[in-house]
This record gives sequence, structure tokens and C-alpha cells, in this order.
Amino acid sequence: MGARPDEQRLDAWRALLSAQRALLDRLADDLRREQGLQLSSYEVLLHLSQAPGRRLRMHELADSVLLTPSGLTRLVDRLELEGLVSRQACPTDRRGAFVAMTPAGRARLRRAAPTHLRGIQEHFGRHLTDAEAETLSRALSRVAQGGSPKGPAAR
Amino acid sequence: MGARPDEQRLDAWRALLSAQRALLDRLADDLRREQGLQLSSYEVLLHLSQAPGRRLRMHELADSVLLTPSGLTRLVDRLELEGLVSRQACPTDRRGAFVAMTPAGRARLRRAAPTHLRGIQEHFGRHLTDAEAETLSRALSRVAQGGSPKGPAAR
DNA sequence: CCGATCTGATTGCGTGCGCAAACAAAGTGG
DNA sequence: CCACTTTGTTTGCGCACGCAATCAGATCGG
Repeated sequence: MGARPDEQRLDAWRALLSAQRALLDRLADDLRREQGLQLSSYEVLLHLSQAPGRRLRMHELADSVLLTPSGLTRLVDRLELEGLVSRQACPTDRRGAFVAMTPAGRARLRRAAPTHLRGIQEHFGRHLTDAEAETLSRALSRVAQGGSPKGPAAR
Repeated sequence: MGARPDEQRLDAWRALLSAQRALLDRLADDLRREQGLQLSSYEVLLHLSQAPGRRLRMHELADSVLLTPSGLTRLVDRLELEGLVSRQACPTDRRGAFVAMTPAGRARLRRAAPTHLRGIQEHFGRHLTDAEAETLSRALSRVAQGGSPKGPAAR
């Protein structure tokens, strides 16, 4: 339970740490320079574009981009100023707010996607064999949701 | 060159993104709550402890913790206030500053290490098979340094 | 030996985010 | 129907960081 990781896993952790930092830096940089868009803004637009009705409640969105509610409030403020999303009142719960993608937001996402996808391939995908990609995908999904190799932990 | 990543690699990228965020959050949280230490502070202390003479130049340290010089200046300011590191003039280059670990810093690192290592195992290592750990380690190291499966790119 | 450039570190300023408190609207138990 | 608690979002405040400008010291060319 409170066991130490072995050397192999420590190495993996260190590699993850530096890969992730270098990667995020490069991708955020590409996106900002070529599209004037911030990575978290891109992610908000992406999640909205995949949501039913292209809209989500604030707290749903906050979960999917891993931001706190307060962080998301400000981010949505900025996106709303740019006209990429709009807030809509929720008819059944007057506290709640929907965030909906505007046509301008969709256009923006379409325009930015090639830059981002190219970056992912160039800085990440290009360096992986097919087998590695599959392993990463499976292993890291488990890590992300806090599962274990044998099945999900309590919580 | 400007190719799109395939589905497999996109999945891997998404998994990496969420695993990394969840992981950093959990680890930084453990460290801050149990040890009142910030992850980047921990990393600075760790790198110093492994350096010859337990000291490094500012710019070397900045590289290894992936911080800009300015960010590191402030971080070292804070650590110095806590008495965990100290600045030393460099005898051969009077512009340069060494950052050296104090005894208090070493003690602090020793005290914090178990918490951090436990966290790495609990939130990360525990979820991986041996084979996966090895694959992650190799593949992500290449990603981190921007290499390719066949060898380093031009740059 | 002295200007021009280059390098190492620091500072002024702006920004994006989290935490905790505030606030509004639902739910819930008497 | 009215307190009390719970849920959804926003606001006040502070912090850690990056960028660009700055400054001090080194290095190089004439």
C-alpha cells in the first residue's frame, strides 16, 4: 500500500514528467503563435463541439478540462468576450448556466484544429511505434482514472 | 511531415493529457498538505541533492526543472527565505550565482521524500505492469527530448 | 586598452489560475 | 410554509509563472 516505486517505475515517472512538460509547452506555443489561442480555450471549444446541442453546464465543462469552477468562470468570460461561446440560462434550474458554442466558435475551432493536430503528430505521435501508442493509451487511461491493473479501486 | 496523428495516437495523447493532469494535481496536493512543500521546490531540492557539491548554477537548475530564469529566481528567493538553499557567488564568473543546498534543505528533502515516493507509487506505479513501465519509460524519454523512433531529428 | 557584443541573473508588469468566501436558487424536514 | 442544508456559479484575493527590459560582468575585435 505505502510501498516505494521500484527504479523502473521511477524512471517512467520522470520520463512522463519531462515529456509532458516539453509537450505542453510546445503545443501551447504553436497554438498561441499560429492561432492566438490558448490550449485551455481550445479544449473548451473541443469539448463543446462534441457535446449534445454543442453546449454544456459550467460544472460539466470544468470537469472535462480539469479546471476548478472559478478558473472556468474566468476562461468562459474571456471566450465570451471574443464571441466564441455564449452563456444561456438553464430553464429548469435558474442557478445554472449553459455554455454554448457560437458559430464563430465553431469556425475558430475548425481553423485551429490543423495546427494542433499537426503539433500532436510532430511532437508526440511521430516518436511512437504503433505498439507503444497502444500501450500508452491503455496504461495512461488507467492512471488517469485512478484504476489499477486488476480493476478500479474503491473510491 | 505535417501529417495528422491517427486515432491510436490521438487516444494516447488524450490519455497522456488527463493522466498527467490528474497525477500532478494529486502529487502536488499530497506534498503540499503533508509537507507544506510545492512540487517545483521539491524538484529543485532533488536536483541539488544529486549535483556534485550539492550546488548548481541558476541556469543549469532552470533547465532541469523546466522553468525560465525568471521563474527560478523567484523560486530560489522563496527557498532561500525558508533557509533550504543559499546563494553563493561564483569565484570564476562574478555574474554567476550558485544555488547550494543547506543542511536544513537536505533534512527537508529527506523528510518529504517518503510522501512523494508513496504518492508516485500509489497514483502511478501501482497502475502499471512491469512491461508497461518499461515501455512508458523508453517511449516518453524519446518524446521528451524530441527524438524519433529511428534517432534524433536534425534540429 | 577600449568600445561592441554576449551571457547570467534579476526586476516590472501582466496573466491565468486556485482557494475560500459570498451569493442565489433548489431541495428537505419540521 | 419556514428554517436549514446543499448545489451551481461567481467574486476577492493572492501566488507562481512568463515575457521583455535591465543591469552587471565577461569576452572579443580593433
